[in-house]
Amino acid sequence: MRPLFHPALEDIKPEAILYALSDPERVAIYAKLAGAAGGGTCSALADLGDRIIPKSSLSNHFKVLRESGLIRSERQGVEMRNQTRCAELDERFPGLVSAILMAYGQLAKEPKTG
Amino acid sequence: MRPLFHPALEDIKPEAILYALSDPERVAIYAKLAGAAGGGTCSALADLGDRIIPKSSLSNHFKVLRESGLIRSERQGVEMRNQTRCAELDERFPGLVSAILMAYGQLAKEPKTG
DNA sequence: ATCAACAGTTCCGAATTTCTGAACTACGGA
DNA sequence: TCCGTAGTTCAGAAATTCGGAACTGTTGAT
Repeated sequence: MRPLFHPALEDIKPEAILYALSDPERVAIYAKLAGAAGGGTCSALADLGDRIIPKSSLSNHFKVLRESGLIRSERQGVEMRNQTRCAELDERFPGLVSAILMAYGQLAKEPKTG
Repeated sequence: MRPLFHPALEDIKPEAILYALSDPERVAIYAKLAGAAGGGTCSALADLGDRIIPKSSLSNHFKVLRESGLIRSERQGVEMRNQTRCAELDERFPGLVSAILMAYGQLAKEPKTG
């Protein structure tokens, strides 16, 4: 297995962040991760309520999040601990990630249309 | 020609905004538009300095920006006036667009790597 | 040491999306 | 009406995404 790539803080690009968070499934994963204390594993985040994300898709979502700089993943025994890099990121792009999460959060507050 | 579609404010989705602004060419277009006073035309924004965006690609970029809710386009004689919907948008998703533009602006301030 | 179970990754083909040259539509002026 | 300009639509090649199946790496049991 290839070692996992994490960009250095200064190499993180806004387009990668926006792209990663332009997928609601990835946002759902990221938001759960941001809420979870100890760092979530892949399989713990696969269930979206209305659908269970296939393993390979899930792995790809984590890769996109990781390589965009949004999360850090490290192997811990048989599983993978994933945690957000939000403190770092907020230093580099102040307010960006939180504004995005707020925007998605906004949707949840509104009455469903459709 | 089909009439141009503009989503109502309440139908604007964060994923569409993020997706639209995850492309540096579109961000460059949007940023110029945000800076321009009277609303820019397509052809006035085609030149990116290092590359001239082909007409059809440009038209598609404007379509993505328009249908995500970022801009409003209206025909004025032979050309198209495009203007940002930033005031409206900021009401719906406070701070989102400005945080994104700030993040991209951040890059410009840093010494180029590569 | 060998085996089984499990977490996650990689591979690869199908489906979808993006890109852009060429053809087309719409408007205004002569 | 015919021409020029601004932008849209079409179509097919190229690139990307999705997800099942096979694989890798780790732990624990025998």
